[in-house]
Amino acid sequence: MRIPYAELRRSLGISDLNLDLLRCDALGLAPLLIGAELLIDGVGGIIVETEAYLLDDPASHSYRGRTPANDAMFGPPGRAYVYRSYGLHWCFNIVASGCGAVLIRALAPTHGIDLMAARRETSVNLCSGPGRLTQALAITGALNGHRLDLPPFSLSPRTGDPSIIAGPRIGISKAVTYPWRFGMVGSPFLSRPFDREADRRTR
DNA sequence: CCAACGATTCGCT
DNA sequence: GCGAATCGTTGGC
Repeated sequence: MRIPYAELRRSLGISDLNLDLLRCDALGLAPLLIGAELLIDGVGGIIVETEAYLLDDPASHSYRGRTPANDAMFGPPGRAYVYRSYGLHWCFNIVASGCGAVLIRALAPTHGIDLMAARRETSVNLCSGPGRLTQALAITGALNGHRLDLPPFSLSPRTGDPSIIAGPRIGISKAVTYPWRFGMVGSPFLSRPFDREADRRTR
Protein backbone atom coordinates (compact mmCIF):
# COMPACT_ATOMS: atom_id res chain seq x y z
CA MET A 1 0.00 0.00 0.00
CA ARG A 2 1.35 3.31 -1.08
CA ILE A 3 0.88 6.37 1.10
CA PRO A 4 1.09 9.74 -0.65
CA TYR A 5 4.17 11.58 0.51
CA ALA A 6 2.24 14.71 1.39
CA GLU A 7 -0.18 12.69 3.50
CA LEU A 8 2.65 10.93 5.27
CA ARG A 9 4.22 14.27 6.14
CA ARG A 10 0.93 15.51 7.51
CA SER A 11 0.44 12.41 9.63
CA LEU A 12 3.89 12.91 11.10
CA GLY A 13 3.19 16.58 11.69
CA ILE A 14 5.93 17.60 9.27
CA SER A 15 4.96 20.43 6.97
CA ASP A 16 6.51 21.38 3.66
CA LEU A 17 7.92 24.41 5.38
CA ASN A 18 9.49 22.41 8.17
CA LEU A 19 11.20 20.18 5.63
CA ASP A 20 12.36 23.14 3.60
CA LEU A 21 13.64 24.86 6.72
CA LEU A 22 16.08 22.01 7.21
CA ARG A 23 16.98 21.73 3.55
CA CYS A 24 17.08 25.19 1.97
CA ASP A 25 19.83 27.74 2.12
CA ALA A 26 18.80 31.27 3.01
CA LEU A 27 18.37 32.35 -0.60
CA GLY A 28 15.92 29.52 -1.23
CA LEU A 29 14.10 29.97 2.05
CA ALA A 30 13.62 33.76 1.96
CA PRO A 31 11.07 33.80 -0.90
CA LEU A 32 9.47 30.58 0.38
CA LEU A 33 8.63 32.26 3.68
CA ILE A 34 6.57 34.98 1.99
CA GLY A 35 2.97 34.13 2.89
CA ALA A 36 3.88 31.85 5.80
CA GLU A 37 2.30 32.49 9.20
CA LEU A 38 4.56 33.40 12.14
CA LEU A 39 3.19 33.54 15.69
CA ILE A 40 4.88 33.92 19.07
CA ASP A 41 2.58 32.91 21.93
CA GLY A 42 -0.30 33.22 19.49
CA VAL A 43 0.59 36.77 18.41
CA GLY A 44 1.75 37.60 14.89
CA GLY A 45 0.67 37.39 11.28
CA ILE A 46 1.61 36.64 7.70
CA ILE A 47 5.21 37.18 6.60
CA VAL A 48 5.26 39.73 3.76
CA GLU A 49 8.94 40.79 3.65
CA THR A 50 12.23 38.91 4.13
CA GLU A 51 15.94 39.22 3.37
CA ALA A 52 18.51 36.47 2.76
CA TYR A 53 21.98 36.52 4.38
CA LEU A 54 24.44 33.84 3.30
CA LEU A 55 27.77 32.57 4.59
CA ASP A 56 29.62 33.81 1.52
CA ASP A 57 28.06 37.26 1.77
CA PRO A 58 29.98 40.34 2.97
CA ALA A 59 26.77 41.78 4.46
CA SER A 60 26.10 38.70 6.60
CA HIS A 61 26.99 38.42 10.27
CA SER A 62 28.32 34.93 9.54
CA TYR A 63 30.72 36.17 6.85
CA ARG A 64 33.69 36.71 9.18
CA GLY A 65 33.35 33.42 10.97
CA ARG A 66 31.75 32.04 14.09
CA THR A 67 31.66 34.17 17.25
CA PRO A 68 29.60 34.00 20.44
CA ALA A 69 27.29 36.65 19.01
CA ASN A 70 26.48 34.91 15.73
CA ASP A 71 26.69 31.36 17.07
CA ALA A 72 23.06 30.57 16.24
CA MET A 73 23.72 31.10 12.52
CA PHE A 74 26.23 28.23 12.63
CA GLY A 75 23.91 25.90 14.50
CA PRO A 76 21.10 23.71 13.16
CA PRO A 77 18.65 25.25 10.68
CA GLY A 78 15.09 25.90 11.75
CA ARG A 79 16.05 27.95 14.80
CA ALA A 80 15.92 31.62 15.71
CA TYR A 81 18.85 34.00 15.35
CA VAL A 82 18.09 37.16 17.31
CA TYR A 83 20.54 40.04 17.56
CA ARG A 84 20.50 43.62 18.81
CA SER A 85 20.63 46.38 16.26
CA TYR A 86 21.96 49.87 16.92
CA GLY A 87 21.98 49.10 20.64
CA LEU A 88 18.22 49.61 20.63
CA HIS A 89 16.23 47.13 18.62
CA TRP A 90 16.04 43.37 18.27
CA CYS A 91 16.05 41.71 14.84
CA PHE A 92 14.64 38.23 14.24
CA ASN A 93 16.02 35.74 11.72
CA ILE A 94 15.21 32.18 10.75
CA VAL A 95 18.39 30.10 10.46
CA ALA A 96 18.73 28.25 7.16
CA SER A 97 21.09 25.54 5.99
CA GLY A 98 24.61 26.64 5.14
CA CYS A 99 25.20 29.03 8.07
CA GLY A 100 22.88 31.66 6.60
CA ALA A 101 19.68 33.20 7.86
CA VAL A 102 16.53 34.95 6.70
CA LEU A 103 15.76 38.31 8.32
CA ILE A 104 12.02 38.73 8.85
CA ARG A 105 11.33 42.39 8.02
CA ALA A 106 7.54 42.68 8.02
CA LEU A 107 4.29 40.88 8.82
CA ALA A 108 0.69 41.54 7.94
CA PRO A 109 -0.76 41.43 11.49
CA THR A 110 -3.54 38.89 12.01
CA HIS A 111 -3.39 37.59 15.60
CA GLY A 112 -3.24 39.62 18.81
CA ILE A 113 -3.45 43.02 17.18
CA ASP A 114 -4.53 44.76 20.39
CA LEU A 115 -1.60 43.29 22.29
CA MET A 116 0.80 44.33 19.53
CA ALA A 117 -0.58 47.87 19.61
CA ALA A 118 -0.14 47.98 23.39
CA ARG A 119 3.48 46.81 23.13
CA ARG A 120 4.20 49.27 20.34
CA GLU A 121 2.26 52.10 22.00
CA THR A 122 0.77 52.93 18.63
CA SER A 123 -1.74 51.38 16.28
CA VAL A 124 0.25 52.01 13.09
CA ASN A 125 3.22 50.17 11.59
CA LEU A 126 2.75 47.32 14.06
CA CYS A 127 5.01 44.85 12.23
CA SER A 128 6.38 46.84 9.26
CA GLY A 129 10.13 46.82 9.89
CA PRO A 130 12.43 44.35 11.67
CA GLY A 131 12.62 46.33 14.92
CA ARG A 132 8.92 47.12 15.04
CA LEU A 133 8.07 43.47 14.38
CA THR A 134 10.13 42.18 17.31
CA GLN A 135 8.65 44.82 19.59
CA ALA A 136 5.09 43.87 18.59
CA LEU A 137 5.79 40.14 19.08
CA ALA A 138 7.92 40.63 22.22
CA ILE A 139 10.91 38.89 20.64
CA THR A 140 14.18 39.46 22.52
CA GLY A 141 17.61 37.91 22.72
CA ALA A 142 16.17 35.41 25.19
CA LEU A 143 14.75 33.56 22.17
CA ASN A 144 18.10 33.39 20.34
CA GLY A 145 18.78 29.81 19.23
CA HIS A 146 15.27 28.64 20.11
CA ARG A 147 13.65 25.98 17.92
CA LEU A 148 10.90 27.37 15.71
CA ASP A 149 8.83 24.17 15.74
CA LEU A 150 8.22 24.42 19.50
CA PRO A 151 6.36 26.94 21.68
CA PRO A 152 6.34 29.86 21.97
CA PHE A 153 6.90 29.78 18.21
CA SER A 154 4.46 28.68 15.56
CA LEU A 155 5.55 28.74 11.92
CA SER A 156 3.09 27.47 9.30
CA PRO A 157 3.61 27.16 5.56
CA ARG A 158 1.71 29.41 3.21
CA THR A 159 -1.50 28.07 1.76
CA GLY A 160 -1.64 30.23 -1.37
CA ASP A 161 0.84 31.10 -4.08
CA PRO A 162 1.59 34.80 -3.70
CA SER A 163 3.35 36.92 -6.31
CA ILE A 164 6.79 37.82 -4.98
CA ILE A 165 8.96 40.80 -5.82
CA ALA A 166 12.73 41.03 -5.24
CA GLY A 167 15.03 43.99 -4.73
CA PRO A 168 18.19 45.18 -2.93
CA ARG A 169 18.49 44.67 0.81
CA ILE A 170 17.92 47.63 3.12
CA GLY A 171 20.28 49.35 5.54
CA ILE A 172 23.51 47.55 4.63
CA SER A 173 26.82 48.95 3.36
CA LYS A 174 28.28 45.86 1.68
CA ALA A 175 26.96 43.81 -1.24
CA VAL A 176 24.34 46.50 -1.66
CA THR A 177 23.27 45.42 -5.14
CA TYR A 178 22.38 41.79 -4.45
CA PRO A 179 18.58 41.52 -4.96
CA TRP A 180 18.07 39.38 -1.88
CA ARG A 181 15.12 41.25 -0.35
CA PHE A 182 11.74 39.64 -1.06
CA GLY A 183 8.22 40.96 -0.65
CA MET A 184 4.61 40.05 -1.26
CA VAL A 185 3.42 42.01 -4.27
CA GLY A 186 0.81 44.61 -3.33
CA SER A 187 1.08 44.20 0.46
CA PRO A 188 0.36 47.43 2.38
CA PHE A 189 2.49 46.12 5.26
CA LEU A 190 5.95 46.29 3.64
CA SER A 191 8.53 48.30 5.58
CA ARG A 192 9.34 50.17 2.37
CA PRO A 193 8.11 49.89 -1.19
CA PHE A 194 10.02 47.96 -3.84
CA ASP A 195 11.33 50.19 -6.57
CA ARG A 196 10.51 48.44 -9.78
CA GLU A 197 7.68 46.25 -10.89
CA ALA A 198 10.21 44.82 -13.34
CA ASP A 199 11.87 43.00 -10.44
CA ARG A 200 8.77 40.96 -9.91
CA ARG A 201 9.11 37.21 -9.61
CA THR A 202 6.33 34.78 -9.47
CA ARG A 203 6.68 31.57 -7.68
C1' DC B 1 42.49 49.45 25.20
C1' DC B 2 39.75 52.57 22.57
C1' DA B 3 37.20 54.26 18.69
C1' DA B 4 33.86 53.36 15.23
C1' DC B 5 29.92 51.36 13.54
C1' DG B 6 25.66 49.30 12.56
C1' DA B 7 20.54 43.87 8.79
C1' DT B 8 16.72 50.76 12.93
C1' DT B 9 13.23 53.82 14.43
C1' DC B 10 11.27 58.15 15.59
C1' DG B 11 10.62 62.98 15.62
C1' DC B 12 11.28 67.22 13.48
C1' DT B 13 12.08 70.21 9.24
C1' DG C 1 15.33 64.25 4.20
C1' DC C 2 18.28 64.40 8.53
C1' DG C 3 20.07 63.52 13.03
C1' DA C 4 19.74 61.57 17.68
C1' DA C 5 19.20 57.59 20.71
C1' DT C 6 22.12 53.75 22.55
C1' DC C 7 25.38 49.74 23.36
C1' DG C 8 27.57 45.33 22.17
C1' DT C 9 30.75 43.80 18.83
C1' DT C 10 34.50 44.47 15.91
C1' DG C 11 38.81 46.00 14.21
C1' DG C 12 42.89 48.67 14.57
C1' DC C 13 46.87 50.23 17.28
